Amino acid sequence: MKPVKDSTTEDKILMAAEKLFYERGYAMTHTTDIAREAGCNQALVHYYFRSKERLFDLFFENKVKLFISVFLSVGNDEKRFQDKIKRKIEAHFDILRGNPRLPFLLFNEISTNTKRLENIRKNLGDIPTTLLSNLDAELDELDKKGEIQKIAAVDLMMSVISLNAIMFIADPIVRIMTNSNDKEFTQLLDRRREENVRTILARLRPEIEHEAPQVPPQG
Amino acid sequence: MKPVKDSTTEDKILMAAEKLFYERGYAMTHTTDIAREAGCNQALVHYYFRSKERLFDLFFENKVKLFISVFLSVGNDEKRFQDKIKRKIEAHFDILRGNPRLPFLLFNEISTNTKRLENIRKNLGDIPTTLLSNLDAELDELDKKGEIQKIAAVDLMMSVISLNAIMFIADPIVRIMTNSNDKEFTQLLDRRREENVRTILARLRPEIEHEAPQVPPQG
DNA sequence: CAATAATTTAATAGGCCTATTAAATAGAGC
DNA sequence: GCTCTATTTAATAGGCCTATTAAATTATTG
Repeated sequence: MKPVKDSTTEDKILMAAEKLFYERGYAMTHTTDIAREAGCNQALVHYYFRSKERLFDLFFENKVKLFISVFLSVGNDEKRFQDKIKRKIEAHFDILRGNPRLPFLLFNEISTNTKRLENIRKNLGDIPTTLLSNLDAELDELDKKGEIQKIAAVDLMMSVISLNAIMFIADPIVRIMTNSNDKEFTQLLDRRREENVRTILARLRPEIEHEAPQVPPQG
Repeated sequence: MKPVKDSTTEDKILMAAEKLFYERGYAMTHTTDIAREAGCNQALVHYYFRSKERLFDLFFENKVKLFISVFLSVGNDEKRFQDKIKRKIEAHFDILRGNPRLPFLLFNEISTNTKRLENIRKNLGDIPTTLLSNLDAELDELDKKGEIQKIAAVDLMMSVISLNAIMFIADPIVRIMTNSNDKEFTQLLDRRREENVRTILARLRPEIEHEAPQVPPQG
């Protein structure tokens, strides 16, 4: 029978795994490394979690939820859609900032292992579909009232996610291209957070009459 | 002395490597796989390229150039900045569409191996810096003439790259979230190409007087 | 304290991968 | 045809990794 624990080996292993999976992804993190990081024998990793795969899945599920959940939970008290989306973008950006390796890890593991995608699918159920169709309805109505320029929910979501994620995915390249040290990169991030809101709001802003109309999105 | 060749084993190995590195990245592609794909003995991979690392570097350099070069070469004959950037965005998107695994590979290998970043740095020299400072000057002038809303070159570049790359990086997720089959995904891509132009142009569009001004970008 | 269960360790099996080596084969030039 | 070089093969060394096992240690409970 498992005794009550305060900070057990099991926890230490989980924390070590989290740290290393974040830093190096699945393939480049070895159970030996995890054990060393946790300060225990390598066999213990298997004793508690059976396999490296299971340990990773445990870690990965939580991260996926973290990445998505903010879109559901934040800013729903705002009246104007523009304020709501602003809050969501900022909250999402902040999550990524607190977990800068998260976007990379997410896209990486999903791209290299179809099985994980299946897990996500099961885990999230029809949350994505519901989220998208609700958003589509909302956007449609706002467009009809002339308050925004028409946009598909998928496009809006994809744009927000990509704009927010890029600085973290491309971190090393950006630092080099801009010759930024840590402090400057932090400032760059601060600015970027605002820039992303500005970009999305600009995209949502309705066209003015006398300007040449752009092709509206289909679907 | 090397004889003249038409389609030699060396080429076959290079092509096989390109295919597999694209599909699986560095770590998950093995010299055995490359040999099988090329239809030759595994030792030949080493005979011609000494090591897996060298073979990969050869492949990787070209891909980085492919990813960047389009921003330099396309659309420079356009008069209006908006038309120029439109052409560049579209050309970049088309390159990615022809090499859908390219963005993923790029970010992936750079994130997991600092050494590659050094290679890129050497390879590109000060092209990025020049590109950015020229663009900054151009954007500055256009802003002063009131033709665009002010934006930093880094931000513009990052936004374009991220918007264009996301569909390819997140391909499997997007398919699931939108329940798209191949044909539908293709249509989604077609639309997305337009959407990205629309988003960037919207961001560049100057504010109207009576609207509440947004915070201008610093730096 | 004795018995039982949980935790930890050391050792190692077994698989897979890169790189090397030595030997076999094919080709070019004299 | 002979010789030298380029190409290809089979075999394997050697490293590293995951997972398992059996034994030792520590904790728990009646």
